[in-house]
Amino acid sequence: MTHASEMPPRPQIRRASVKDVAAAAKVSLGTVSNVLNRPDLVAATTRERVENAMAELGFVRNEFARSLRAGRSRTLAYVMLDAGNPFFTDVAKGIEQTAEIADLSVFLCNSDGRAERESAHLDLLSEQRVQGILITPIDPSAPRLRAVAARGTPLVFVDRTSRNLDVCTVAVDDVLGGRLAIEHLVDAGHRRIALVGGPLEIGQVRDRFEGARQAFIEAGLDPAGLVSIPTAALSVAEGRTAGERLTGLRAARRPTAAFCANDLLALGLLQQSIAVGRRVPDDLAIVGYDDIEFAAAAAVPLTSVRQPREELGRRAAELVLDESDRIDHVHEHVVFDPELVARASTRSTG
Amino acid sequence: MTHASEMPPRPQIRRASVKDVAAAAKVSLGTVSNVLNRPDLVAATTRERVENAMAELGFVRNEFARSLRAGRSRTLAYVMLDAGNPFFTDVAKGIEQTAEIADLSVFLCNSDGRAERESAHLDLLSEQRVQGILITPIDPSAPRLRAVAARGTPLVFVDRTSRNLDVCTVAVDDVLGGRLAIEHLVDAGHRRIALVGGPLEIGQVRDRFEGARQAFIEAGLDPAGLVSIPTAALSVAEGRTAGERLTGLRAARRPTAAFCANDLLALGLLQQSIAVGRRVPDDLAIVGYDDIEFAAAAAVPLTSVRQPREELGRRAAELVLDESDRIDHVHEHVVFDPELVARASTRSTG
DNA sequence: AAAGGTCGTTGAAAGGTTTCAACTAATGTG
DNA sequence: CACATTAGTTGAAACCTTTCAACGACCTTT
Repeated sequence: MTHASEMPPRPQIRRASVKDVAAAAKVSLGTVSNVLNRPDLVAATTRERVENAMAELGFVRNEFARSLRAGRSRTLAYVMLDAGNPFFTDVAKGIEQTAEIADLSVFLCNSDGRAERESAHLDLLSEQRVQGILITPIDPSAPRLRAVAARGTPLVFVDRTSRNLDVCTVAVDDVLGGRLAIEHLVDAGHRRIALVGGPLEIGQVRDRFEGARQAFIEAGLDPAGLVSIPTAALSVAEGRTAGERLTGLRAARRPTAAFCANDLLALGLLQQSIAVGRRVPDDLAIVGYDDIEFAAAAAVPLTSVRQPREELGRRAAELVLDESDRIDHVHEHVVFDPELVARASTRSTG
Repeated sequence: MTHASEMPPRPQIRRASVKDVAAAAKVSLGTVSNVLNRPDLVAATTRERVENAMAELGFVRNEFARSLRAGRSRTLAYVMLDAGNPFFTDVAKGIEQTAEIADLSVFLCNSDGRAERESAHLDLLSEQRVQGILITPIDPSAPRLRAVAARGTPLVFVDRTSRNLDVCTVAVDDVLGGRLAIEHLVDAGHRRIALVGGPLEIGQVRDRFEGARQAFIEAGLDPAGLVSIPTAALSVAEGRTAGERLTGLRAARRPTAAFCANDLLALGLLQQSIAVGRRVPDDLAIVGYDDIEFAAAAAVPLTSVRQPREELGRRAAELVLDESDRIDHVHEHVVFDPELVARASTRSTG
């Protein structure tokens, strides 16, 4: 199963420094530094001599010394809530776009929903003197987060808001998203709609369902028509479980449509529905949330509420840069509008 | 859409250093350092005084100075091929597990399939003096990669092998994976099987199809029964396109089963098949590859060849640590065995 | 020929941490 | 009481880069 090669062990050589390069090229330290940072100040022949020496010695600039001198690093960090959820990787993509323009690199961290991991990452990132931290926090009100901001690292909350005015936030209007979903279903004639999602401690879930309720009432319908199907998590497996609960309801009380708090739930519900022979959307219309790539690719393409994921990341990165660069930075709370993408899972005919 | 708070701008204070802490606690630099690194050497009362001073000043250890002194950092890096593919995020999870035990942090980078981004990341990581780089390279034979290894940074290839003996590699036996898929389909009675995937420049695709061919021939069948359906990429969209090509074939020549080079293709093919009313698996059995989470959650749960994704990451991280720690490190080429997971997409009855 | 510019190069200082040999004070031993 | 030991603490050096005032050499101008 494994096969060892016959290569000799890697020798533990000390890496060449500017000093070594200077000696080899017979110039001063300052000149080597100039070749690296302001090549136009250096005479062509000298520059060439230095560059040859660098190539010869395999010189690699030491970013620690550089950043130590500069007092800050050239990196941003994004602490993701769940690296396995396509939503967050798309947000990360947006962050990387902005960072690339500003010539910064992005340190991606995964808290994986565990508070102690989040905390460990924050400690480390503070010590690394990153230029700014973007985070989708587990709990936006945790004092831990305020502490980071207070100790001087620019911080931006992504996809979670907070009463806490000490930080910038970038989010999407979840109440509006819920309204869009329900208006769409009500327009299609649905009068009994399941709200699938949980736990309600999650701000997003609460807001989306709140919007749903508002829209339902404003349409002049009795809120009793909304059936809550709580779930323990926002996962595919929980979506299937929710489907089984729906199946268990008497036909007369069974909702004709479901609004799921995210696409993973919706995909699970869809799968379970097809498995028991329910037709989608004729027997059950389904609306998801996030519009991840797999939503469009589902067996029945999923209607979903799209969030501007990459834009969210881009804007968040811009804010963190503003905070780190401008002395007169003022915290902002950006809210984007979501958008409904109608697909087959709510249309009786393609 | 945005709302500015009335907070005063963040004052640009210089962060406290050990020197400031030493002054505040009326001890020497060395003592402060001892409190941080060897607290048992310090008298309890002194330690307390120093710790209070640190809390008071909001002292945060400067990782640059620390790493500069130490000559290396306390981080690993994983350069992912595609952060949007669940396969790679699972590998990353495995890497993080090992890193956590070794008390290192992991720098996740996304090359996104673009060579210039991969190259930029490698430059930066070398400059950061990361303790080791794990990478799923775009092209394992690129000289760029040998250069990194030659300049002294431990390097491990993940999920790609290479004749290049200068680096450790961790991979899964793709030929065996292909054999498993085809043996499963042949056992179920299939005699005309489509091989869906491409481009063939990708080593994995070639190996998987090579294994498929071997197994087919060893079963005593005519290789003409294998129908190649090349694709331009390993994506859901390409899977749908492949499905359309299948639909175009005359019934007599149409394969009764398809082996897809990865799950994204399989999901696309599945979706298209259902859309045109083909029953899966009765009219078309489908086998995917990777066994990503969405495979089990598909409308018809997908039979797939599972790779030990997290294990892959864990083993790779162990190898890179060995290379960075042990002077007598010897490069290894680890190959894992894949495993077939049979689900409804190849079983005529649940 | 002196004065003023330009161009290229230099050397020292700074940045924050860790390490380590050397030191002091206090305690124990004979 | 002198000496050895131990426990705590100290201060300087080292890690590598960047910056910047200063310098030398050469050229142009008056």
